[in-house]
Amino acid sequence: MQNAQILFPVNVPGAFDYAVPIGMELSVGDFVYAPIGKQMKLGVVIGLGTAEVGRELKAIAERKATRPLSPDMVKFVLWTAKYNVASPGQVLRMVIRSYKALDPSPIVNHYLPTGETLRQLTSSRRAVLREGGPFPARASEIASRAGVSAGVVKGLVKIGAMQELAMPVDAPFPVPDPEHPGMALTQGQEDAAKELAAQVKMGGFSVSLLDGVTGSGKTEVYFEAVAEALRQGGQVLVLVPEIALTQAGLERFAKRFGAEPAAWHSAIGDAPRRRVWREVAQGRAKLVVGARSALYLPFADLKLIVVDEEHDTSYKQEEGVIYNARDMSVVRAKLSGHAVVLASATPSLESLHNARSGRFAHIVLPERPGAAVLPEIGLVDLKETPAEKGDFLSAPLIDAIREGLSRGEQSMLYLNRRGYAPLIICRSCGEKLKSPDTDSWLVEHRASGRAMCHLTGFSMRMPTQCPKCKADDSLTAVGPGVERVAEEAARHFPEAKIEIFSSDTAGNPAAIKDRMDRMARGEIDILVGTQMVVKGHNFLNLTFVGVVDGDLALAGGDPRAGERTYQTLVQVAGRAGRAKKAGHALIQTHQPEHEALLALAAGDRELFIGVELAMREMLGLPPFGKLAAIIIWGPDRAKTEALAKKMVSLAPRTDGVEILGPSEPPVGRLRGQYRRRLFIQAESTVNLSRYMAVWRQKIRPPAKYKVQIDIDPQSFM
DNA sequence: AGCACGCCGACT
DNA sequence: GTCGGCGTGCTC
Repeated sequence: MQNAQILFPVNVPGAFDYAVPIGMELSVGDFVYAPIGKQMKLGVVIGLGTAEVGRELKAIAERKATRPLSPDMVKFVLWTAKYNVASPGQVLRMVIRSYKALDPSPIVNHYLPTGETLRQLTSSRRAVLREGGPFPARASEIASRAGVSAGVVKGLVKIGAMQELAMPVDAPFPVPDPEHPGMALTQGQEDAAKELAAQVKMGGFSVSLLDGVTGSGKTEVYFEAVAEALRQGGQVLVLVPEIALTQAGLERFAKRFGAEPAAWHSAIGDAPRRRVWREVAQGRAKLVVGARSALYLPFADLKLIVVDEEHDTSYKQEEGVIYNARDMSVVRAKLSGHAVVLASATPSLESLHNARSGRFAHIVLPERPGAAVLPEIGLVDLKETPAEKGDFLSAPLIDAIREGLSRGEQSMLYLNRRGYAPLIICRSCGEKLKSPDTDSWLVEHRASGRAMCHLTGFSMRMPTQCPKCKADDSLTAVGPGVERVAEEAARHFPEAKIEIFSSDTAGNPAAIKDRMDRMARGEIDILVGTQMVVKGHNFLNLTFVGVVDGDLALAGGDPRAGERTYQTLVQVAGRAGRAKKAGHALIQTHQPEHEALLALAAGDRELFIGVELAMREMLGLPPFGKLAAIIIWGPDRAKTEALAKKMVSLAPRTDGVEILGPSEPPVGRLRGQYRRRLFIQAESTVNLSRYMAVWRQKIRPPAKYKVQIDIDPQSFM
């Protein structure tokens, strides 16, 4: 009697055993329907066997006639679950985002002009014939293009001017052409491109770290690896940070490969989602550009994954199944035996360490083609040259902007804080305005006249009196946000065109592009922005970047703070004078002696990496040791604390594992829940996932209390 | 993820 | 006195 292990895309601890009916042929990866409880559910075969289970099993009802998941994909799902201490069903849920996508694309009528020349047509009919084609389209689509009703299209079929074709709703994606001429490469880029392409050509698992400063042509170089994989008839996945998934980004691919790639992100609509999923599963979508979740698409024949901006924190999924798409990409490539390219101007320390130790091939692109060099970076010691009282821009920053303006050049002020002021305080009673169910401060947004919580999205009209002591006009803005910095800049430079760029003001992708275009055309003199400005724009006339608060990311207990600061500042500084002139950057700081800032000012990346790696090694932090976190959530402060302490007391005793905490995270309350956090630091020889799984099983949190495990935590907020 | 079982407020 | 609210538990 044959049985099968079926994994359902639901949050249960593991797979269930079923009997395989006589005559049913099954393989690992097959989709099947099987009875579970009172319902019939779709699942995936993850194992087959003949061993007696010792109890009566229900039988599989039906094998679904659809392309099975590849056995590699099944392994990848299970591996993801095990490593991240999640249930495999929950991971499968990420793969099967839509059940309908498993069925073939529905067939509907499409319409195309026959080319028949007819006289005496109404204007509506002429419009339809003009707008129809060159490809067959749905009647409604042609009708809306022509500004008429769909009936007109069908009417034209009757008189033979249009033909009706039964076609799948999902149009196939255009096939990218690897031989489509791309941009000319410099010798250095050519060499790097050849090396990457050779890795792909050779086949088998490999990881390459493509390391090149802003403007070194990284994208063009990895395009050659993409081309090689396409030449072999395989599929390619390019992961990009969520924010980089713009029309402009997709157009770069279109330019190189003559066809726009299939795009994937979490907010994609239902119909396009099904289309991409189906075409990917059938192996017909050859080139997919997507955000992190695209890694869980069921590729039929994946040959290459590129992780662009591999250091970007948005690769970490922080909800549901907590995983890091960059790390999981390497796992997926290993399981399927293909190449991965990790690309970045500021690679993560983990990747640099892997490159240094020879686990990754390290391909360093020569600096920018042509004469341009990285901008000069200086530090402004705020202890010596503070800003005017109540202001945030010191004299050196203001002077630099003035100089730029006098030469007709652009400046950028960088501050990673949205809104007007990060804190609203009452001058008469000292009350700090907080979000109702959080400990986080409300941020004043003067442009919209509101007080907002950036964590929960809570927002209210900016009060005119203190909610506690009822004093009128006593609420004061404390600290700078981009709006306030822009206001200050406007005071200094009343004639300058100043714009704010943050997620509040950005708007939709089109509005973002518009603003970036205006910046590129020189229509903005001073751009004040949060980290949103940091992503890959080329501003020819930008020659100065002022970092308003270089200390921002240095504070707090985040062991990655130094790295983050360095990455951000390098990228921000890289905006300055990217093409023609060597621009300059100034960083305001209270800690000019901080190693990260000194290395930055010296323009010495190797020094920075060396210092930082040495510090990590000394502290046993990644990449030299392992790190995990446990977040305990609950509605009652004391009980949450008690549960956290109980977790600590239940921790399995093992050598090489140290438990830190419980501590209160920076935001102790979130969404009305109290939170406590533990950090688990382990030596590299410890199987930390298994340790965490064993530990997790020892406790059953009471109702409404949650224990969340985060392997390799990135966020310390 | 569903679906059922189970213990507390507004209805014929 | 019931109908039903959704909170918790189980599914091979």
